[in-house]
Amino acid sequence: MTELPPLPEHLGPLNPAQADAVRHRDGPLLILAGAGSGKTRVLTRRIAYLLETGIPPEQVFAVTFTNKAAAEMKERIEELVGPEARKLWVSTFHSACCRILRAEAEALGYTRRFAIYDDDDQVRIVRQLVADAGYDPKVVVPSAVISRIDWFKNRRIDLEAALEQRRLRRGEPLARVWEDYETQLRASDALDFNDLIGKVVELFEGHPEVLQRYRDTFRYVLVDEYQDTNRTQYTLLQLLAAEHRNLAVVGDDDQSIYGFRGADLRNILDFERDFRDARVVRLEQNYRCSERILEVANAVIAANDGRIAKRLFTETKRGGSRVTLLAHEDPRSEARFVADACLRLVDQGARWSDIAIIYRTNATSQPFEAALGELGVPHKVVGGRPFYARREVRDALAYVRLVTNPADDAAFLRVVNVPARGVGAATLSSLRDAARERGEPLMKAARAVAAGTSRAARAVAGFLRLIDELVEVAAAASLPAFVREVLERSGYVELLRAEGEHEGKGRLENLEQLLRDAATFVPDPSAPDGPAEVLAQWLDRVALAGSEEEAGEGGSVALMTVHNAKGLEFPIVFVVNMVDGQFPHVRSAEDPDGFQEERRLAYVAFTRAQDRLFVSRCRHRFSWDPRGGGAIKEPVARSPFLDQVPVGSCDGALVDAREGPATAEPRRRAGPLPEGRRAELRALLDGDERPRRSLRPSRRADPVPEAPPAMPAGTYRTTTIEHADQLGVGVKVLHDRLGIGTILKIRLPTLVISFSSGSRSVPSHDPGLQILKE
DNA sequence: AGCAGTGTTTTTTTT
DNA sequence: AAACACTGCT
Repeated sequence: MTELPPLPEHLGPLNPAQADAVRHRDGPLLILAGAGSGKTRVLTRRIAYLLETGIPPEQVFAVTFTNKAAAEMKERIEELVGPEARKLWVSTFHSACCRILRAEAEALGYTRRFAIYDDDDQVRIVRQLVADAGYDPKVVVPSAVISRIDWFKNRRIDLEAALEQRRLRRGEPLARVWEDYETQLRASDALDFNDLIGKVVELFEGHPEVLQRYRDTFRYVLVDEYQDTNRTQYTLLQLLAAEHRNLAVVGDDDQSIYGFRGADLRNILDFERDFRDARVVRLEQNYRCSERILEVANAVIAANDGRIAKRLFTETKRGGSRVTLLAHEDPRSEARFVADACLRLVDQGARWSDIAIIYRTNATSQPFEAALGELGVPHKVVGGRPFYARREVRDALAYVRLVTNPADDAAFLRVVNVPARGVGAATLSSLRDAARERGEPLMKAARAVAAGTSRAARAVAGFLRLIDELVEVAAAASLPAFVREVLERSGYVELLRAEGEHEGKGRLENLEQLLRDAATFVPDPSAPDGPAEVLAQWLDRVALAGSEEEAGEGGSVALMTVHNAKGLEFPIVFVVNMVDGQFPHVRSAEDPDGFQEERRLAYVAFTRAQDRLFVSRCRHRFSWDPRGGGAIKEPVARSPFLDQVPVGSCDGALVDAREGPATAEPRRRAGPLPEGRRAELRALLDGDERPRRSLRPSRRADPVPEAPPAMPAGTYRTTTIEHADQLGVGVKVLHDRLGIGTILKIRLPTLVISFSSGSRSVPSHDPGLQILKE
């Protein structure tokens, strides 16, 4: 832990810059805080100091970007000032806005029970609208439509404005679909994520008396990660702060990594122009990273232009061990190496929770999870939103949503026929027509249809009865009891039980977790009581945050994306899969802004490390041969960022990741980590600093490994099947339900196998599967 | 009409 | 791994 010594008082050992930032009271303040410069410390002290000087906690409005950061900040302030801290507004932009809208929704023509549509709901809605409008979804791609709509909303451009500014032509498919989308949301009493912010801006602009109320309430506004604000959020802040001007923002232009969400660097770059009298404080002393790590991170970010001049330095962590650059044959050997290294590091006294594995894209976690699991390394994939995004969880939640808000069409469409109850495509489409004609929610249209006697009408009636029952349960039962009833009465649990062991089991477990989550949910004590209220709050939490039990650190290695790692620090960090196309990602490579953002991502990733940093890449990746030849290995080039790393700060003892030409060259084949390299690894991690012969990277130092030993005859449990080496098209397998079959295709983790009963796709880790070899 | 089963395609990052 | 489109069966 690189903590400053504990403070006797609020203004204890802060460096002069930090103290300035804390002590500044009224008027605009810009804090430029480099990575690890004690930003959170300054923010929390500053709030504590404000309270100390007599500002009532209700008047302080602090916004962050993640729930984790908000929770941490609250906790740390509470440590400083005690339970008073609970009266502060410390939350994310989205939950703060959600809270405001729940109170003020009527002024905008929504009810207080408005639904929140996440991206999945958005895409479903748009897909329908595209089809209704008669466009080809391959041409007018729903997800692209959403991302363009979001693009506009992030920049505070609504449909009207977009048309006016000629950014959109009237009659263009996007314009048409966007309009339908807004109509649909309005009719469904629903807001999307961006609306949460945008509608508050609209509220403030259109209702001066409401704005005045909030200005009077929030006399001190603090914003964390200001470099990640978009134009809409910026406007919101300007509106709130225009009168009292007590706006304090903290940020680092080098850590702006949310461009895809509309983060606009101008917000921070122009702060001094927006507020001529702004006080500017620079926090450039880093207390987190060792000097060597800092050198590497600084070298990478130095290539960006248009930065606010600043250079991070350290006095407390001079020197440190060299940053280790590694090259591996393929993702599996990379993962194996990292897992091995974790074991070794823990042998040397590190705790599991000291270690983090950081990558650019979620998909990268997979081989690492497998390798860590194999070696028995406790690990946890942090973030993403694996849990609430599960289909079964979303289905269950859709029932809950529909009970809370009968106008929620997205929820209706999700569950009318899940489990199947006889409401098919044809019935549904007539329902939608009826609803659209009358501008009513689907539930209403369904009521009309249900009066009939046809088979379809009876099916719809059955569904309505179910929802009505659930509405009654909701009014009386506790939250967990209600959720349980939802699962039981909907027949969902039964459906999963029938689905068979493998599929259904994990899903059932997820639903149990959902129940546990409902059971442990603590409603806001300051909000009104009652089942409906608790239910609504729970839905907000679920929509805006992840599962809370995620935080249960315990003792495990953390795996996460760079975005999820922001704001965190670890003694030991592996930044993995530093391969061209992944990191920097291909999708950003084309435009210069995107590329610079990738560089900032690398900067963020590196600066998470306190004491040891490993950066690794591989030379090949697995991919799928489109001609059906099975899984193939493909050469990949190293990340260009590796070339900016200063040699003096690095240890290339294994095989330097910068070795070889930047464009990929074809290589032969994979194999286990050779014993020679294993020995090197051991020496390296055991802290043997003697120069080694192999220090100089050489192509010969990395010999072509031998082929993996041939599989002896016999049968194998499928834990072994995860290794593609042992699979091949044509290999015979035995499945305990489906019998003997032949592998047709390998698309890990899925196998397509031809059985006598026809071909099926089977997960490669299906425990009922064995390889037959003669 | 409804539905199960199969085959095809696809993801950068998150509130 | 999951969402869709397509097919053929009931």
